[in-house]
Amino acid sequence: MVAKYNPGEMEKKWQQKWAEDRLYEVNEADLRPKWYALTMFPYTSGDLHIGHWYAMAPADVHARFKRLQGYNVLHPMGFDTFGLPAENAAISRGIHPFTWTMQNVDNMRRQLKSMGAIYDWSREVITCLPEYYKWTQWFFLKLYENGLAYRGKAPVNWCPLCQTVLANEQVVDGFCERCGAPVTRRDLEQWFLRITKYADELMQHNGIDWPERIKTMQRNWVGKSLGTEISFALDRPGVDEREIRVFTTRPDTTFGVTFMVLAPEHSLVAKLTSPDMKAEVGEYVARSQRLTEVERLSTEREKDGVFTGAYVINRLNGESVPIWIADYVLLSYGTGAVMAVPAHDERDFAFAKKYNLPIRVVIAPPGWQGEELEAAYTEPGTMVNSGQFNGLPSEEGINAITGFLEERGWGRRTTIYRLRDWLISRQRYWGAPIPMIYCPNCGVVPVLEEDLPVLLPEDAEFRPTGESPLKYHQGFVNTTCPRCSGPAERETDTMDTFMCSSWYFLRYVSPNCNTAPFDADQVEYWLPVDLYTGGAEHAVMHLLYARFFIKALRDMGLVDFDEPFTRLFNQGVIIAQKQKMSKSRGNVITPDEYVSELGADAVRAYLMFVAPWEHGGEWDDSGISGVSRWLNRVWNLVLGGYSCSGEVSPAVQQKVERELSRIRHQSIRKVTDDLERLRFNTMIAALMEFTNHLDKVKQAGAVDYLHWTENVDTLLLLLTPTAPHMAEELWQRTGHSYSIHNQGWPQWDEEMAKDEEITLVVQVNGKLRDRIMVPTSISEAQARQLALESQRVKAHLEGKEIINTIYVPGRLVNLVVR
RNA sequence: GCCGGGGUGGCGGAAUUGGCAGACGCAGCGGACUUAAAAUCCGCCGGAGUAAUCCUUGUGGGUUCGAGUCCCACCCUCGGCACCA
Repeated sequence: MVAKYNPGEMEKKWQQKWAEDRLYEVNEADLRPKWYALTMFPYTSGDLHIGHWYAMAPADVHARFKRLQGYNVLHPMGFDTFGLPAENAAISRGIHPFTWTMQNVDNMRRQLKSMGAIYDWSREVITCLPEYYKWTQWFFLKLYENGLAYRGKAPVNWCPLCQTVLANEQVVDGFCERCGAPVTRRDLEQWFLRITKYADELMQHNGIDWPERIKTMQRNWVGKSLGTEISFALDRPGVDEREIRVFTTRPDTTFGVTFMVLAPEHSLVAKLTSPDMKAEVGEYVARSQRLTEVERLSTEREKDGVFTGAYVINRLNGESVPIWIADYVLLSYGTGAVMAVPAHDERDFAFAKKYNLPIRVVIAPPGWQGEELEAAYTEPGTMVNSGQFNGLPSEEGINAITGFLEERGWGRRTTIYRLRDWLISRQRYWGAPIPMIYCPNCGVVPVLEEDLPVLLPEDAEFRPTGESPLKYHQGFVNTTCPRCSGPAERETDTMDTFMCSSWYFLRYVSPNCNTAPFDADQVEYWLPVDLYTGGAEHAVMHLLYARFFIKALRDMGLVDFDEPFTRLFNQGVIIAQKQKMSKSRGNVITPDEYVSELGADAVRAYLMFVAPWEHGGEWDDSGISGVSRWLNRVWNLVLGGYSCSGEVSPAVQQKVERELSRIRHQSIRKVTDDLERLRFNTMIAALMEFTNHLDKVKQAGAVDYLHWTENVDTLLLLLTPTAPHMAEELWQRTGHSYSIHNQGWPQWDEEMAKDEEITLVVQVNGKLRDRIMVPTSISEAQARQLALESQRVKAHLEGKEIINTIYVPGRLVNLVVR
C-alpha cells in the first residue's frame, strides 16, 4: 500500500530543510549567468490573500524554472510599509503604526514562507525601518543637490478625509484613490520632484519589453503635445505685463479668435479686472476654488465664466478681444490661458453660444457657403477670413502662421506636457521625514548626510489634524542649523510612500550595506531587473516613478543603465463571487486553510491553471479539487510501483516505448516553451497530459523498467517549479539524492519529439470528409492517392470534376470539385 | 467621446498564428468497487438527427481551395484616458 499524500507535514519539512541548508541564498560570486526575478513587494495591509499568491506563486515558478535552467537567480521579497492605510488602521485600532505594521510583516512573512518560494530571506527589505529610510532620505538629498527636488507653492489636491495632499496620480476621477473622498484644492508650500525634466525620455520605452497597454498609459499620462505659444498684446493702465501668452495646437485658427479665457487662478486676473467687474469676478474665483475636483472636471457641467472687463490685442489682425475667466481652463496646463475660437472648438462654441459672443468661421468646411455653423467645425479645411492666408489648406496654415509669428517675435513652436512635477510632501506621521531644516538665518538647509537618518519619533501623536503630526513634537521640530549652528526647525512633512518603492529593488542586492544605499558592484552585477511582475494598477505611479528615479540616478553617475525593469509582465486579478476581493465586500479568500488542507503545491498549481496569468480569474473550490486530484495521481503513479506485464510482444513493446519517448520529448518542449512565455495554464495542461499517458503505460505495463523510471524522473523535474515540495519528496523516495532543486532542467531532442504518424485530413471543397493515419514521411503523390481512394471521399466526388488539389504537407489534402 | 484588451460548450479555458474547433480541467450522465456513501477507477459528454449528414467560435458582410484566426460594418463587455486648448 502506498503512503498517503500528506502535503501538510511534508511541505513544512522541506521548507525547514531548504532554509537550514540555505538552498536559495545567492551571491554574485556565482559563475552562472545572473537572473533578477522581481515581484512587486506587498503593502503590509494585514493578511495575505489569494490575490497576493496569484501575483507571487507563478512568478516563483518562473524564477525556479530559470534556476533549474542554470541561472544564478535573485528572487527577493520585502515589505512596503509606510503610508496612510497603516496609519489609518493603527488609529482605528488604537495601536502604534509601527507595532501594527510589524505584526503584519510577521504574519505575511509566515504566510509567504508557506508558499515554498525561493525567496532569499536574508535580503528582506522593510521600508519603515531606519536602516532603510535613511537611504530614502539620502536619495532626497541627492535629488535636492541636483536640482531635482524643490519647494514650491502650488494649488494641490487635498483629501479632506485623509487630511493630506495627494499626487495627481493618487486622484482618480476627482476622488481620493485611497479613501474615496472628493478631493478639493488648496494652495500650500510643498516639496516637488522634477519628474517633468524626464518627460520626453519617460515616453520612450527603448530596449524594454513591456506590455503595449502600460506603455500607452504612460505615454498618455505624460501627454506630450506639440503646438505654438502665441503672444497677445496687453495694454492696460497700471498693469506691468505687456502680453498674455496662450498655448494652442491650432495656430491656423488664430484669425477666428473672438475672446480669450484665463483660468480663474491665473495671476493676471486680479490685476486686469476692471473696477465694475471686480465683485462678480471675485465671486467666480472664490466659487471655483470651493468646487471639488470632480465638480470642476465634470464634462456634463455647462461651461460658465465671467467677463473681466479687460481686452487683449490679436496681433495678427489687430483686433481687440475680450478677456473672460472660466474654470474649464486649467492653470496647470499650458499657460493657463486659452485663445477661444468658437467656430472650431466645441468648448469655445458652447461658451460663445451661452454668452452671445461672436463666432467667426476661419476654416471653411467642404462646400461651405458662408452660412452660420450649427456646431464647431474641428476638422481640417480651407482657410478663410484669415488675411493673406486665405485659400491655404489648414494643415499648411499651422506651419505658415507659426512661421509668420516667429519671424515677428509674436510666438514660437513649443511642446507641453500633461505630466506635472511629482508632489511628495505628506502631512502625515507614518512616512520617512523629509530631511530639510528651516533656519531663520540660512533659509532652507539640507540635513547633513552624516546626520541621517532623521528618525521618526516614536512618541508623536499621530492623529490627523490637517497638519503634520510632527509639527507638534517639540523634540523633533527643534534642532540646530547645520550651517550656522543657530536654532532652527525641521521640515515636518513626510514623504510619499512611492519614494520608498522607487528604489527598493536596488536595496535587495546589498540589504546590509551601511555606507551607501547599495553596493555599486552588486548593482552592476544584478541590475537591471530581468523580469518584473505585478499588477497593472501601478502603470502611471510606481512604474513611472521608478523609471524616473533610475534616470535621475544615472545622470548623477550612481547607476549606469537607463531602465530599471527590462521585461514587465502584469498578471490579472483573482476575483471571488464575481467581485474583486476586498475586506469591505467580505469576500477575501485566505490561502491558509487551502494550504493546510490541500497543500501549497496544489494552491500554486491551481492558481496557474485557472486562466492565462494575465487574465486572472474566479477562485473556485471545485476547480482546485481537480488540480489536487491530479497531484494525488502523480503521487500514486510514482510510488505505486511498476511492473512489466510480460505478455507484451517485443514489437508492441518497442512501439509503445518509442511513443512514450516521443511524448516525453514533446512534453519537455511544451513545458519549457510555456514557462518561457509565462503561459502557466497550458504548461499545467501539458503536465497533466504527460501524467495521463504515463498512467496508461503503467496499466499496460508495456515498457521496460528503465524506460519507466526515466520518464518518471522527467515528470518530476518538469513538476519541480510548480510543485517544489512534492517533487522533492518523490525525488527522494525514488532513490535520488537531495536536492531535485539542484538538478538541471531536462532537455528535449527535436528528432525524438517528431511524430512518426500524422492524421492526414482529407477535405472536399474545404469540408472535412475523412481522416487517414499516414507516416510523416508520406509524399504528396501518395497523400493524393490515399485521399482519392478513401470511400468516404469517393461519395463526395461522385459525378464531380476535380479542378484543383491543395496539399499542405503533414496536414491535409483538399480536393476542389465542381 | 477617444485609446487599448476581449466575446469559443453548462463553466474555466485550448487551438503549432490561415489548415481536424472544443486540448486540459470542472460540473453532469452511465458503469465498476462498496451493505451503503465518500474516495478511487473505467466510459460518455456543443446542438439537431435512427442514420448518412447538417448546424455551431457575439451579429452581418467580404477575401480565400479553406476563416475562431485576415479585412469592413455593427452589437456587447472589461480596462485606461477624458473640458489638455
